Amino acid sequence: MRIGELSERTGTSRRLLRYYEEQGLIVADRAPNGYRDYDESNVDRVLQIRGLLDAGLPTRLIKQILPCLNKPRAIHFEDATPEMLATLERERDRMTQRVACLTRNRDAIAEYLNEVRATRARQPA
DNA sequence: GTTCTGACA
DNA sequence: TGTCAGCA
Repeated sequence: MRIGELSERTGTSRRLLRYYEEQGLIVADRAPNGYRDYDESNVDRVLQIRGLLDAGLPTRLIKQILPCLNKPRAIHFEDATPEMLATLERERDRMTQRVACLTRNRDAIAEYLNEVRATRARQPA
């Protein structure tokens, strides 16, 4: 598929897809006319990338761990350098903090919503 | 009409 | 990231 279709199917702008490729996050074949040619696997891959990006991971790191997160893990044990493991541990902790923060905010909003509804139930407009 | 690269904000 | 230019 061409970039337009991948863009629609992943909800990612064409600009960003080209950027991801530039950063080595995804690979694309080239059609005779120079157009990028993507295969199905890229749909999932892009979605995976977006998820990690949303989680706050830098593209730099995503490039390193993407292959470890997908295919059979055991095969990538050699890639697990002490530095990378340390980096991943830091990222894991950051994610934990974000989860806690999101949970607090979600609960605060939920509580507000409940109070508003309860009040309206007692005092109908 | 769609995509490409490079560049600027 | 969006957008614009100038091509193919």
